[in-house]
Parts: sequence; structure tokens; C-alpha cells
Amino acid sequence: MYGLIDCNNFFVSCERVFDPRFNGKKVVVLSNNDGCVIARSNEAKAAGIPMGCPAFKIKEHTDPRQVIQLSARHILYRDLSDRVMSLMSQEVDNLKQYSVDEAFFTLRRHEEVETSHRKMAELVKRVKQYVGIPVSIGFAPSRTLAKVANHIAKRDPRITDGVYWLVRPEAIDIILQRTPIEDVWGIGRRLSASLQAQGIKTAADFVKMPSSLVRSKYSVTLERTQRELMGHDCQIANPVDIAHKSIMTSRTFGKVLTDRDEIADAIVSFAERTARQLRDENSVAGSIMTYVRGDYFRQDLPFYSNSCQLVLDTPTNDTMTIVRQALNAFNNIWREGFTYRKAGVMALDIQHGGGIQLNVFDPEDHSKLRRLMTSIDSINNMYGRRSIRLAPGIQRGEWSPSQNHFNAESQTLHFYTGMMYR
DNA sequence: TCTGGGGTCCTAGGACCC
DNA sequence: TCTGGGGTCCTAGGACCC
Repeated sequence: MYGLIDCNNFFVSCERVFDPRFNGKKVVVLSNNDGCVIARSNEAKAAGIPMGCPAFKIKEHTDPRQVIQLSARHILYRDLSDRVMSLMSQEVDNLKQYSVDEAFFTLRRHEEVETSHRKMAELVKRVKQYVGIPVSIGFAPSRTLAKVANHIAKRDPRITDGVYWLVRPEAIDIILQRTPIEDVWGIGRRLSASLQAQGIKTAADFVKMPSSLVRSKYSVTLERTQRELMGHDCQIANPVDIAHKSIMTSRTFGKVLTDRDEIADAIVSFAERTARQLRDENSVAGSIMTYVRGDYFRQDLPFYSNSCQLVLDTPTNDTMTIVRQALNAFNNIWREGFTYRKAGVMALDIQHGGGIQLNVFDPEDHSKLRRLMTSIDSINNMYGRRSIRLAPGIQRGEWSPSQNHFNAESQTLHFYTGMMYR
């Protein structure tokens, strides 16, 4: 039996914790560059604003003057997420975070559904009381069904107390008949269009399809989804269980850039961040890839896009080496005369933990390097992420994404919560 | 004027081997 | 018209998730 806890409208709920004036209003949180909608309040959903909607298209759905638009503050959201997860982990077993706002778990003991329901409903209340975030919990024999159960818990919290059990086979049948195929976890836009074209409208229709057909016409992945809907746990991989195979840092710039140094400055920042994450995960990268591209949406500008992957002599997580390699790759793909809108640095061929093969011919002294990096990390922890940086990355700013919708009211509070956790 | 930033898995097809 | 029968490894591309 799997439980799934999911924070309702998470980013919007975070903003509401610090500014109750947003309660009951149409609120959306915008992505980097205030580009598109990545979270919506129930009121904004009801107004028809879709997920991923470009900010400038909001007016096509509703009066934009009634919509509160906020720039995303991921550090704040991460902090509140940690508090929710820490409360949860005191009450349940095997809590495995799946994304910033949701986690799977199992029940502590095999208890009567009724007792457990009461306990879980109390837990939902406690999270709201202590952290301020509304959450929903769904239970089912597989993760895919737990997702379905969670949706139901969320849809009408007054009936469900925010908790829904999808356990009895008869109940599962009925619910699957009412679940549109496109709402099933693992079935995205393309697959649902293809399935609907064959008359598969609901999850119940899909379950009735012959498994052999699902596998041959589509894939083993989809067959697993089907088996999960039948109540069989297929151990769908949880990304958090799995060590990263690649780490990427990339950004769309606030405007199109043409200056090589400005873009190189961004590349340095991305490489620093990537190296830092490698060290946090106690991993090393075997190769580094840098990519650049123009603006898809500007038909009037010549478009250029390219990437270059370079192998490192020795797998490493050292910032200086990674920055150097990312810049080497950048030099290979830079073309004068084009405009650039986005760039990124990716660490690949990642190895984890100990047993890292060092190149015996490598002249660099790794222990010294490691001490230096550790010191830089702790200073940056203490005084802010960018207190100490490499010289090539110090000039600053042209590339940084633009965000113009921060909620001024809660800036100080934001700082305060950040400090509390240091 | 304005369209995010991360990740994963699977499959098909080509190169190459015996 | 016919064209062995296996393997492995790598890459590109397509699909999905939040």
C-alpha cells in the first residue's frame, strides 16, 4: 500500500503563507523571466488559465487585472517543502520525495483503515497548522493509483478531510471509469491523443486493452502503467532513489545577447553551479557539455544552436577544472554574428561516491584542491551563494533572467526564513 | 514585446564483432 | 530473386514527469 502526499497548488500556497491577502484570489506564479505560469490557485484554475500558459496570454483566458502574478522564489519554496517533509517523516515510513511538493510513503504499521484515516486527517491538519501549507494524501496498492487517489482527496477536501483511500477493487473500477485517460500519470499529450483516437477515453477503457497490444503498439513503459492501474506495483522508478546520471544548469537570458564575454560569464556561473551540485552529491563528472542557442520565437533573427561535449582527463568535481572545460567547449561552438537567448552546462558520465579512478599521470594535487573547494563552499554557505567566485565569472549581470513580479511585502520575511535554517 | 528548467526511460538503427 | 545468425555498444530522437 502506497501513500502519496502532495501539496495543493504548492508555489501559490507558499506565497499565501507570507501574504494572506492572496487568499481567495486568482494567483499565479511565473517561471524564470516571468515567462509562463508554473503554479495556479484554484481560483486561477477555475478562470481557465492553463498550466504552462505564457504570461502574455493570460488575457485570453480572463481579465489579467484580476490576476496576481508573482515571480518564482524557489529558495523559499524549498524551505517550506523541507518543513512539510520533516513533519511527515515523523509519522510515516519510507518517505521518498518525488518532487519539491510530493512524496510517496508507506504506513507505519498495518492498521485498520478507519484508525489510519483519522490519523492521516489529523496529520493533514497539523501540516496546515504548523507550516501553513494545505496538503492532500491518497492511498492505493500502486503509485499510479495513489496518484489517482490523491486527485480525489484534493478535489473535495471537505468530504475527504484531504485523505482518500482507493483500495477496494469495486471502488477502483468505478473511479477508473470516471478518470479521463489524459489524467493518468505516465500518459501525456501524445499518448492520450493516440489512445483517444482508438476510442480509449477513460482509464477503465485503457485497462481493458490487451496488454500484448499495449506493449507492441506502444512500449513496456505504457504496459507498466496499465499494470499499475490494475493494482500491481511495478516499482516505477522514483527519481529521488536514483543517483543523478547527469546534472544540468541552464537559463534563458533576460534578453538576446550578442557579446561573447557576457555569454562566457553566464557559462562560468552555470559551470560553478554544476560543480557545486556534484560536490553536494559526492560525485564526479567524466565529461562536460556546453550548449548555446538562439531565440526560437524571433523569426527575424538568424537562428543558431550548437553543443560541444568534452571529456575530462580525470573525472572531477573541481570548480576550476569544470569551468575551464565548459569554456573550452563554449569556444568551440561560439559563432560571431548570431544572437543568443539560452545557454547551459551539463555534467555527464557521473560517478558516485568512493572508488573513483584517478589518472595517475594527472599532475594536479587533488587533496589540496578538495580542501580549497570545501572552504569555498562553506564560505558561500555562510555569506550567500555568490560570495566567492572564480575571477572569469565576476563581471556580472547582462545575462541574468528578468523577474519583475516579486511580492515586496514579504521580502524581509523571506530573508528571515532563510536565516533561521542556517 | 513577452513561451522555464530541470530530469528520466525506451526504442530504433547503425557500426562493429565473431 | 536471392542476401547467416547471432551478439554488443553507442547515439539520436521521442515520450514522459514536475
